[in-house]
Amino acid sequence: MNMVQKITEQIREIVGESVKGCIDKGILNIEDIPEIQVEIPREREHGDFSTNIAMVLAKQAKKNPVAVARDIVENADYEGTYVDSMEIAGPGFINFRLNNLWLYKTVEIIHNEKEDYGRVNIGQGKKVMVEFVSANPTGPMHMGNARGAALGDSLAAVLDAAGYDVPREFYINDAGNQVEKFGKSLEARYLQLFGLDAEVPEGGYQGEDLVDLMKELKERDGDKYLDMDSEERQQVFIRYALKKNLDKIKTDLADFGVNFDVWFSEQSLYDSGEISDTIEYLKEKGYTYEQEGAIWFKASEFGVEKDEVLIRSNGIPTYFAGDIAYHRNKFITRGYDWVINIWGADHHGHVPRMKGAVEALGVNPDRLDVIIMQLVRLLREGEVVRMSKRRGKAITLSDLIEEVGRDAARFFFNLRAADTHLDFDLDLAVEKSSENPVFYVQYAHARICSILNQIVQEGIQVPAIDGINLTLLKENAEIDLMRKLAELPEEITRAAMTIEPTRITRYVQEVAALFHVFYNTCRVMVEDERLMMARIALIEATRIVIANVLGLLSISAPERM
RNA sequence: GCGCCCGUAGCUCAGUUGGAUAGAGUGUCUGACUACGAAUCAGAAGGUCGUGAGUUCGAAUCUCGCCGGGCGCACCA
Repeated sequence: MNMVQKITEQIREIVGESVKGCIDKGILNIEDIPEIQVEIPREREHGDFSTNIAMVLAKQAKKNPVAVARDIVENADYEGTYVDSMEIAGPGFINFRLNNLWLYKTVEIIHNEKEDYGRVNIGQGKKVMVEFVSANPTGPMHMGNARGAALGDSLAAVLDAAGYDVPREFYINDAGNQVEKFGKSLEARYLQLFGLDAEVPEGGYQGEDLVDLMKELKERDGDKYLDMDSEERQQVFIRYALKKNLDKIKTDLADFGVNFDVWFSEQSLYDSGEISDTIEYLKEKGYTYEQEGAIWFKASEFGVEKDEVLIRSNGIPTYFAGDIAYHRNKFITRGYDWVINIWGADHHGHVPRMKGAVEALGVNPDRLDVIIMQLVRLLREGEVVRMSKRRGKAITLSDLIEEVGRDAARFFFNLRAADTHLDFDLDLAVEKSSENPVFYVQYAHARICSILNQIVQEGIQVPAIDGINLTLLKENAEIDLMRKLAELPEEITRAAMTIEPTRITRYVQEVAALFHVFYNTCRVMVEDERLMMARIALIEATRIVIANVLGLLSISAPERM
């Protein structure tokens, strides 16, 4: 159950009935009542909840907002609800003051729901796929992939908590042009190991990791590929290296707390014939044409600036063709209602044509959301570190985990919305100082555990929640904390609806802050045993909330630090 | 040139879809441990919300112009 939601509905009911009453009595002249917006004001003096409905209705009613608010308040009946009083403030806000019962009820709910507290069911089991990372298996993952991994995984967790059925999917780009270049680069490195004259081709992969891969292969198989046909040899190298890299990607992501349900191979779309089927489908629909030996998709018929090539004049399909087939597979073959992709900002130009293609497949493009993630800029000693995979020498995800740890890295990436340009200061992140906000939150959790441990140590018996008198919690610090705890289900709802998981990171920081304030003003282990029990119940509820949110972010909630 | 993203305190960023006196963290300064963890708390200082207009009861938020930064605009992925 969700107390904020419940009270919001109660207030809508109270206000709605009052407005209807006013209309019937001829006090207000209103045709249709718009949706009544209820919010929790920032300032405490503005009550527990408020609505701006009077200001919204003022124009229609041809009255000034304060007068409308007065009519609504005078005709409102809130007997038997959580509302204690209503007052008019500022330019026409109606503020509601509530009986604290809703807060005590919240603590009780948290105790009863435990790790499920915060879960809501706006998704109603609807299937939504989140595709993210999808790093090229031609090398190690960079910071952009790391950010995508942290954001995508948290988004999936938030959607899951919001009642959606959410598989996580990784698209493996194991086909096409770049893989071919990868093969040529590997071949050159292999030949070099035997002192033969070979060079990594123009635009190939220069990274040292390719040398290491070929060294391993040489150790295993020796010179057996020297006499092999070049084409065949490259295929062997590609298979070997892709497997190695992909295994590394899998273990790195697992170390990062990210586990995919499906690893979807681009190559499989060729093997199954889905790419040719998809192109055939588009042809039949008349969405293609041939020009200069290439097959083009009429993207311009779907509001895109220009048309796009599907099959090059050399007969090889483009990446885009593969991506269309992939999305056809997602929406039609597998029947997803909703698909979310997380892409780097350097792919944003791809969004309109992808949506256009989806529409061409007969699928409403609104069912596809693409989150464009701004690129990560690495700073070291105040200098920007360039990260080109081609030239090698980039900070990889495994470097990052090793240096700053999973918790700090995941928290850091989830601190900023996807559309902000993120500066990742390595010196600061490496430093395990109190400046890192993840410690602030974890410390709150550890502090609570420490108190709870002490309670156990001293053999203090704590009754079940319904045996505790929560109404003794009256201090401002206690009230503020409970109000914040009550907001978790709403916070998850909002994070899911706006597909912005970073909201919950900020939320959990606020919870931690309010707990620290509480800790400094109220003692838990006090003489008055009834009060002590109430406070134990409150900190346990706080601990549950912090642990639940950190769980969504795959960050540990330590009992001591 | 065209398109997308961003511009809020010295720095890093929030700002509940148009609401009340624009908020945190960090940094600077001043205080609080002989009771549950000082990785904490309390207080002070810090603002032309890039800029100019427009929309209205009301704009950091919406519209348009301009300035600055990032990223795209391939028969690459």
